[in-house]
Amino acid sequence: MPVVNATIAAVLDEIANLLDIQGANAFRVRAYRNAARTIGNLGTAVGTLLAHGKDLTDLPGIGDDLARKIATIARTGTCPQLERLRADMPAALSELLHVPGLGPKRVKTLWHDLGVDTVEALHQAAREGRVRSVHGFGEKTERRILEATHAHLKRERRFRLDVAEQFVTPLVEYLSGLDGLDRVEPAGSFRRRRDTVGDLDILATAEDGARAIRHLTQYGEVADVVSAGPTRGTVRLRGGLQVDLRVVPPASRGAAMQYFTGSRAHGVALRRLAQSKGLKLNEYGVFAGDRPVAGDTEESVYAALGLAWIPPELREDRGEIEAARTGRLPRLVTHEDLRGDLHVHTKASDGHDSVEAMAKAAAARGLDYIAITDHSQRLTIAGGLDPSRLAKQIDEIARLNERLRDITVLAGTEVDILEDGSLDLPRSLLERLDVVVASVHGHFDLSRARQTRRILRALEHPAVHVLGHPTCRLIDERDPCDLDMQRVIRAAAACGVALEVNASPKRLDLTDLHCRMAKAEGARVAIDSDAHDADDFDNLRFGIGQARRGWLEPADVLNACTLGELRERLKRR
DNA sequence: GCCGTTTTCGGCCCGACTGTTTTCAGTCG
Repeated sequence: MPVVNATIAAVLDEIANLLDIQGANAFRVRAYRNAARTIGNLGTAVGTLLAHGKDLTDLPGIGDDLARKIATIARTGTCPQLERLRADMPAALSELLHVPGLGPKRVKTLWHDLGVDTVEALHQAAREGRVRSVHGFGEKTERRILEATHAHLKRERRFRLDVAEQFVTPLVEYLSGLDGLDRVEPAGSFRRRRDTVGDLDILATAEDGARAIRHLTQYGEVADVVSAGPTRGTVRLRGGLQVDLRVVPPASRGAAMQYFTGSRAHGVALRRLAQSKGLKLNEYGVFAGDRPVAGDTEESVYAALGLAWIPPELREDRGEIEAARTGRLPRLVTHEDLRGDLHVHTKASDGHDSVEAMAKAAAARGLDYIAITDHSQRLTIAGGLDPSRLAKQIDEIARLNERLRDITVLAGTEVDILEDGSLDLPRSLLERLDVVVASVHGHFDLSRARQTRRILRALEHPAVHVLGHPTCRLIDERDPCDLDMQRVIRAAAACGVALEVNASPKRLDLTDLHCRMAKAEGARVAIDSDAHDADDFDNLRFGIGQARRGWLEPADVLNACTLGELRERLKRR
């Protein structure tokens, strides 16, 4: 059973947490955390790297010691050091660090003085008023802990990007309504277009910060004010989303935008770079000694560090700083680059609009072509099309194209990949279609080996053009299928099949990291809406976000080419 | 624990806010 990178990262994180609570050297703790992050971001399984004789010490922040430990973890899923730590202290202490307001010092104190070693035990102690008796803890802290443990036990969740967006838009509008509060803009993971956001960071420019923060606390949706100072305020909205508003003077706007957009790892790397140049970088600007040298725009901040401006989606410390230094940043794909959409449903299966309505909606959004890809017969619950209904739809589309002016409709299907990897429609019919998207809609829990074999077989089918939502994850609802994505992506590249970035904000599948893997392997990607009604074409922006996070350029995206080029590419398959 | 066109030892990103202090530690982002 291969140990996946996420597990290795989790082990390293747990070691870091337990060392931290133990009071170990903070920089040693940081070394483990950095290593966890590096491994977690890796596109290739550590086991694979080792099998190819790669030296892990070539990775940043990993020396001889960590390389040895990581190899051990990759082999066994754990390592002696972690086992020793677990023998010395309750493993659940690590979990306590995830309770907001608790850091290593407090966790250690609570454990020593109260014997608290789980979130449940801490919640109980707070409820019984025992926490306030501990030195350094007071009534307020106890109340905070009570609330925080309660929320934690209820599992504080992250918010899907589209859900966060529903909060952002009216909030930004409300804040912008205050006189003297200018340029209210979201930063943080929302601006970086992560698939989910934990909380919302909003930046604004104002002379009177305290007044702006007060304005935030008076917002009608605020359930709870967490903190409120002169430059920064934190509130929790009804529904649980936490919002941070930071207010800066205009001269610091760019530096603050850079700072609060993150990611944390990107910021740390930038500040380190600044330091190496004898400069200091903080949210107010870039400074040589006390003298400000940049800060009013993000461009000026990056330029002061010898870097090109880096698009927010890339700011994860995954090589973008080196690329910006050497002029090798990608020209990321934009919404305007998309010429078409290759995955669209109609009311013939489980969509809500006609072929013509979908075509007109797509044309209104500037697309030149769409492929109608209704479900196939096996998906009875979605009204999947059998061969005769699909044949009729092909004719209907041909007739429609004679009337349409601004857009071309391609005939297609989203054909089911059956349990054994065969397809749900006969090859003769599939070969009549312009676009064949093949997707999994059942048997999600096959073993990794069987699931991978199943997908590889579908990829090898000569009629298939696109692998739809490759991992089948539903954010917050269904884990991705257990798949060897490296093999799937490599096979897609070899077969000339495009991998879909399904732009539905519930899916976002491929993920950003998989997009990056696809690019590395030379596989092409199709950014598709999977629209079920006319408004769903607007979801394409979410898919674009993931593609950009995965460093994709227009040439990497199948539906960024013209209709003529697309037809050529589909034929060559 | 990592790392080196200032270094193989001595550094390692930075500031805001809170609560419990009586001048600051802890936590967070």
